[in-house]
Amino acid sequence: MPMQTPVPLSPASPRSENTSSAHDKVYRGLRIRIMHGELPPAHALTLRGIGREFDVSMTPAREAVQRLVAEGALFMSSSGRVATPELSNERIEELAALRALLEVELASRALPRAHMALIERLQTINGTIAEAVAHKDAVAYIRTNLEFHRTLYLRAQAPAMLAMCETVWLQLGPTMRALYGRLQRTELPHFHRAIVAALHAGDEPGLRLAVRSDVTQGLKLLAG
Amino acid sequence: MPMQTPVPLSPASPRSENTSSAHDKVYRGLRIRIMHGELPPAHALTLRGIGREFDVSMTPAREAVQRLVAEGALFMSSSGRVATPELSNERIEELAALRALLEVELASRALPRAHMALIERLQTINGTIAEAVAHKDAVAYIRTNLEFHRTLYLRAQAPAMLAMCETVWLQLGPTMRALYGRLQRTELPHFHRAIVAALHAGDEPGLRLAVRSDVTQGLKLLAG
DNA sequence: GCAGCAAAAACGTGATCACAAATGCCCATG
DNA sequence: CATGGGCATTTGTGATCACGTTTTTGCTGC
Repeated sequence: MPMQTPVPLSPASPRSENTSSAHDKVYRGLRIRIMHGELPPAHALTLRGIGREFDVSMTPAREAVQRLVAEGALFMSSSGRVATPELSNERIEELAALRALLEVELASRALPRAHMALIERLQTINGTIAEAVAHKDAVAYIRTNLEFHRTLYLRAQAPAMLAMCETVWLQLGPTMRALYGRLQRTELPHFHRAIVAALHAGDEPGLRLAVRSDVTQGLKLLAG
Repeated sequence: MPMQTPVPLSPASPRSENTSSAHDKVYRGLRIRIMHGELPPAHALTLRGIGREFDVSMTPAREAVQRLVAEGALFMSSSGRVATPELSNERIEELAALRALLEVELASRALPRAHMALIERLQTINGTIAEAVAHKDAVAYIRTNLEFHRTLYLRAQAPAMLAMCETVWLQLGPTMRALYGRLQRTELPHFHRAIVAALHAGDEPGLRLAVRSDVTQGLKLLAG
């Protein structure tokens, strides 16, 4: 049965709603998994495996992987194999410095725009983080922690800066998972309370210090 | 003539030396063209056109484009069409702030490692920039200007930071071309002399100010 | 029991094709 | 002469395939 046509298995997929393209679905799925620490460092991935998992062919999987490699979320060996990165200590320190640089600036820009509703929302997220800590759920901890930061930085009205920031988070995703595993019992993030307090007081130097401390805190002891 | 095999037109391409993959060749070629301002803003590209130009099929062209879109070097419309970005004034200001943030830090880190040979090399590059200005060669000007900055920042030993910096340059490439066209007669970059002087004197505050000024200078009047 | 080599399975790469949507063009109509 | 609708062309998307390379497996010999 020499079928000549490439047998369009799902041509009638109606692209029903705002469902974007297949490679975007794969990209977003992998990106969230990596950023939230669902994958350990040096975890290998294959194009065919990704395609099977997301029920697409190799082509969209390849595009998604290529994009993630470009963002530093995945590392590609010389033979083309891809895996989550296993960062050196120097790299971790550099990315932590980058986080400090970007996030201090973002927080500083968000400060004049921060009103009560935002602060209350941040406190709610802090509560959710405490729950994740209590349940020893690393992924939930990382996810809500990033949500805390992103909620604040969204007020900065600086999309390019926030995008760069998220790229750094993405690169640190697997490492943060390993970090959480190393110190399994974490205290609830008390620097987050300092951030909220500084926002409330309109204290910019205090905010900058609190953000810098929160960002540097965890990564320090991993690299040390 | 129902040829079943996809007729491997160039299967004997011996991947002769360290010639990397085809999509990497396309990626690097497009990246340099964009970063150096060879393409104006809102310049449309097609996958088949890229493939024709680089003598590859659509597949590597697509991967390269996807990567450049991920880095912000190209913009993809909802219909999948790609073009160089046409940045809004807010975006330009934000990217300029990002340049200032990153490059001041990189220069500061490079300062203690800067020795005489580096300073001499920077002065040589400055001479080449003056030539480009004299010849009214926008592409050469942008290229050598970026070479000046990269040469300095390489001493910072911070690859992740430098990579982010180059991503910003990439996003600004077409815009910088338009900027150069707008002010066709540019004075030679006197902030570069201030950078070299501060490096020579070991003056860190002066270096930070000079870099910030140099980076902000041109982009200010474009956005204003 | 272990080291090493060969066979085999799996992988990435790049090319081609079918299809749907979007773009552009041209002519007919007001 | 301007404008709108319909057709042809172009474009991106995703699937499949062949091929060379890499990785893993399994077996043999020491």
